[in-house]
Amino acid sequence: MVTLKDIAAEAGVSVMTVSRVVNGQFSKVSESNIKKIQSIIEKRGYVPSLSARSLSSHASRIIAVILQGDASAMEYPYNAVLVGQICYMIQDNNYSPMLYYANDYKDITRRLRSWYVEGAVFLGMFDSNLRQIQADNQIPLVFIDSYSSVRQITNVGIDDYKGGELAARYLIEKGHHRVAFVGGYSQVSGVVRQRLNGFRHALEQEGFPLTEECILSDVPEAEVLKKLCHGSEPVTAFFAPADVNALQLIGQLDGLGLRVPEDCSVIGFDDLFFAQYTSPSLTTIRQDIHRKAQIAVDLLFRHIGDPGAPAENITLDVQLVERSSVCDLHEKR
Amino acid sequence: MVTLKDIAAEAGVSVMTVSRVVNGQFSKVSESNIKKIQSIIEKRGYVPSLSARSLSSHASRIIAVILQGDASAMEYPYNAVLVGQICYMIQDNNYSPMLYYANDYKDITRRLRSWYVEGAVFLGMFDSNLRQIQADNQIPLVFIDSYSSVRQITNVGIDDYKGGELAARYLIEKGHHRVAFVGGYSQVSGVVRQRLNGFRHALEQEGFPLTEECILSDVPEAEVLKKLCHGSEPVTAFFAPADVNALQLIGQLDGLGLRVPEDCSVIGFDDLFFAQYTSPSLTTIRQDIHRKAQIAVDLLFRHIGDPGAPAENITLDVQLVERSSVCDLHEKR
DNA sequence: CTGAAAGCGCTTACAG
DNA sequence: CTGAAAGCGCTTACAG
Repeated sequence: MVTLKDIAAEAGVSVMTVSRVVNGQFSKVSESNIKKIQSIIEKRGYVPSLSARSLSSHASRIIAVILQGDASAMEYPYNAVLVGQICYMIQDNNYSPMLYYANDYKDITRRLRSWYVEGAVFLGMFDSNLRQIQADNQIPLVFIDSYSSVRQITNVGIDDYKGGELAARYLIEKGHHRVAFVGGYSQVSGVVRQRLNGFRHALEQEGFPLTEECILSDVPEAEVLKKLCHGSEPVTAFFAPADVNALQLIGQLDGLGLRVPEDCSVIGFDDLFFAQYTSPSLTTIRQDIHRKAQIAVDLLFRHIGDPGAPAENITLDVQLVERSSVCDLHEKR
Repeated sequence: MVTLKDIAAEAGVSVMTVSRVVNGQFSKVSESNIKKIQSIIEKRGYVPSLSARSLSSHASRIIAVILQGDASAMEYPYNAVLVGQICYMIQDNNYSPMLYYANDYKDITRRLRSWYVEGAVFLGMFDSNLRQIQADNQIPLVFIDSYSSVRQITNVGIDDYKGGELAARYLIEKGHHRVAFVGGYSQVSGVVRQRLNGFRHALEQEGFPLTEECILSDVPEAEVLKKLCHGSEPVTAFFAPADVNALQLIGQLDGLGLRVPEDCSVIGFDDLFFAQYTSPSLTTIRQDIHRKAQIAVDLLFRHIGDPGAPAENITLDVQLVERSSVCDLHEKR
């Protein structure tokens, strides 16, 4: 392995001079030495040891991307796109992304410390431990989709509440008065809760309050679904707070012989790439995942560059994308 | 920051004794010291510096996961699932995964060296530089889906050729005699080329050779598609060597007013999660991505544990999953 | 513009 | 079972 020392010896200078060239501090080295050293570096294929650099400077140029959950987290296209974009931009900034799956927040601290990690991006539901995570790790942290009550937090999210409202208003506009909410995690995930709140609130405002039995914590079993869609006051439309839920729901309805949107309408959330290809193509609330990633990484590097930068909580807008999974009941008559 | 030295001072022992406890070499330390040191470690929240460890032992416990392409590579669900699973299992083995996007193979060497990376998994088309990558990096390397001619290579792939054959035989069985292949990269990607070869070969065997104009390098424009599906000898079925291509193709056909499968059949490859939810649900060649990831990581750690382990090239099987995107022409009559 | 010295926090290799 | 010494490959901080 080629080291600074080797290059220094061959060039007949001290390691400090070589170190300066490697680090681009050209104003501190004579022109002739720069040339000579650069050519030796090139010739010998010198690659700086980042462990050594990290140890002596206490800066690793590593960013942790922390994903709540297990391997299945990346099968969710929303996370995949986000993580992919974030990691790419980290690399683009000449840092290295490390991917961590975490369930226990204590693991996080351990991992961040062990590598002198310089910053971290969090995806997932860390809300309840957020204050502790911040207290334990005095490095720039950026959260995505957090609804923690902690004020001093740098977060990028979307207007989930508005998304819920948009879905409700659209369904009502299309003549749906008895609707249901189908999606998990509303107890734990602030995101889902907000989408539900916005949905529920708009429905109330329009005079069609959401009853408790129409809030389903997950895509329901056939029995439950059947009862909902058939009774005397059948549900005519569903809001799924994620396109993947919408997809599963459509599959489930299909199994019961209920066609979407003829017999039953469905509206999703996210506008993942497959939404335009499903059957029927999915009417959904669109969010800009790439933009989210972009902003998260920008914020992170701003804070790395300026540790005194103020906490920022950025909320991106959402919009409804009309496709064909919602039936217009007015036209139907 | 708490160091070995701090713990040693508090325990009244040398750093070596603490180091042994931290590394679990309990047989070399007295029971009483183990207890005492462990409690101090716990109390002070000591976390070993992996940079320091890495520097002195030349082993980083980092595995690089190298993805060919740019950020969009992770939007492809196949890659997302694979990367997610691989990274998770790396972490499970007490290593840290670093994600690299690479286009130039020279970058790879640089990055691997700079962190004393202990092993790497490659996804994507590195075939033409594979020999050089192996020569430059004397650490365990596992490739996924490689079709390099290099013999000494540890690779996990699937029987792409057979997948192509299965698709061809199935289409013929359903009465499709004039079919087309629609998917990019067959010039560069061994995977796509093999799927095409298998497809083409089976068609020839059955007496329905694939003509050149029926091999499309990407989902074609409307004009081209129209001509194919209408002429005197219209194409009645398409084989897309990836579900995402199949999805796009269905969208494109839909735009031309051609319904799948009534007017035109489509068969995909991969069996990604959305395949059962598309419209129509997708008949496709299934591969086991999780298994692929599992085997890749197992092989990698076997080679890390035993540098003399022989190169292994593992080929997983594929099977056809019948859904509803292919029409049976016999029934139609 | 240049370099000698000390140190980052560990491990290796040895001696006892 | 324990520890003193040297070293991993850099950077920081200083002196000139």
